[in-house]
Amino acid sequence: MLNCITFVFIKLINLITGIKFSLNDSLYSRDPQNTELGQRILKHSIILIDEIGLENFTFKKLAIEIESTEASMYRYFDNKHQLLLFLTSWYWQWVQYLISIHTLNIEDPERRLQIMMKSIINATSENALTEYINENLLHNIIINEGSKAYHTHDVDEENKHGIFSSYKELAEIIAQAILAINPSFPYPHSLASNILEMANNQVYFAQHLPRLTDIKVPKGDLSQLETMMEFFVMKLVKN
Amino acid sequence: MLNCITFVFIKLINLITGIKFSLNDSLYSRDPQNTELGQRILKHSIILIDEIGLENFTFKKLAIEIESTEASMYRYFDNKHQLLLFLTSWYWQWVQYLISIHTLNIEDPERRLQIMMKSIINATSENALTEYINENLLHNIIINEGSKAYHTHDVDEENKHGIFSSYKELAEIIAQAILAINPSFPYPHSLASNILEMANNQVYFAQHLPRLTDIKVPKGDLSQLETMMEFFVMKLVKN
DNA sequence: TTCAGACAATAGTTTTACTATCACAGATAA
DNA sequence: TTATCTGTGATAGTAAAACTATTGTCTGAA
Repeated sequence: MLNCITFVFIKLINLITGIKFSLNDSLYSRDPQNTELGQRILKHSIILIDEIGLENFTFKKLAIEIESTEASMYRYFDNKHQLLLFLTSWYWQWVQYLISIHTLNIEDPERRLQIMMKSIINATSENALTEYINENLLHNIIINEGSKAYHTHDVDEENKHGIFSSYKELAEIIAQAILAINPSFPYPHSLASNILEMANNQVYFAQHLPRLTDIKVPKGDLSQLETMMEFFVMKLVKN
Repeated sequence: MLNCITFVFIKLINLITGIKFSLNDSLYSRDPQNTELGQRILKHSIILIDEIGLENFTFKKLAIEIESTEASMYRYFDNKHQLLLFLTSWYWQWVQYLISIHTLNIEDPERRLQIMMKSIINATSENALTEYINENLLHNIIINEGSKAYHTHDVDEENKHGIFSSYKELAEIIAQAILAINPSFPYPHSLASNILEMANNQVYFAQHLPRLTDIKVPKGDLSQLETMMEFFVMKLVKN
């Protein structure tokens, strides 16, 4: 009950202030959240990448889509990889935000981890935080292209600049939740990162390579994934 | 003892015949295993991708490296994505071959699964199968770039052509090994694919994003990963 | 000897990725 | 009021990557 009230309260604050995540400087050339064109770049890049895939996506096509120019895109992002880094970073910060709301006033450690996993798996926007980011499309992009963000020749350099901190922070939160259930669990970080990877991978497999999974995602219904993830994680963590 | 003899026997056969995996037609334009230039393309593309990363790799650079021309590269592969598909497919067929050798005459289901995981994790070439493929470098490429093979906009189309069958077959073998230990395990395929993904991911994390894992890979020593994977999988599978 | 077929080399075109420069509108200062 | 400064977007390029059409050469069978 209290939880529900707090939830509504936070939602109200968001609606009034208009949530804007503060992201690492290295994730953009000019912060796209601050200008109208920047927001249109975010909005339509998400739509376009979801539609044609990251490989086929170019700044030229994006510029045509939003009736601007290629060079203007480069004012905000050095290249499309930086744009992907921005989107993934925004996404994981958003998931972290969802988790923080959903676990408010939940005391039971086991229940907390369950809710975290549900938040990661569904990552649905009850009501949109921003006009310019479609969280559900962005979730698709993370499922399809997310791993490309850190599978790059410059990982170490990018990591030095804190590019992946929102992902690592989220992993740390999950790791702590695991330890809260079982303080002697020997691999909290590996399990945390595996939860994040597995949640997205298994959806991708169900959609495209069904022989690699046992779950189905009928019409986007992720309940089978929820059940499976809980089975895996709880069997591992609980003594 | 018998195992050891069979092992040596198989090795001898390999040395005499010179193992050549038969790969799906859609994985190349012209089979690179059949010509001298094709083999040089395989050899040096592995070296070059490992060195500069897939994004920076181009057919032009490869052509310069092997003192041939760009157009000649296109005779063998339509584009670099097809080359990656070829290399990953070859790799997983090779791992399947390693597993089949290492599990010969092993009866105990638990021991069989253990050996499979060790084979996947280490994937070392005791002695090279082919002159033109450096299996250890190829293993690095799979760790760094492997997931890009199937994270593409054309997955469904490529999957129809059987491009990913060697990966899916390997997953099936692991799934059967899981069921052999515990026939009532509810998610054998999801666990199998997760073993394959996790094994490579955790190495990558240990090397580049250490806060996402609890293991270390000192000087390429993968024993900590072996211990962890066995802990995870056996705790899940055994009743 | 010549002719077909397999293969590689040459020389392009198109597209992508990126950059240098220009134009303009609104805010500020003399 | 006018000069100028700053933030923004538009124009017009270049360089490299991705891909292709055509030509040249070598080999082995008739």
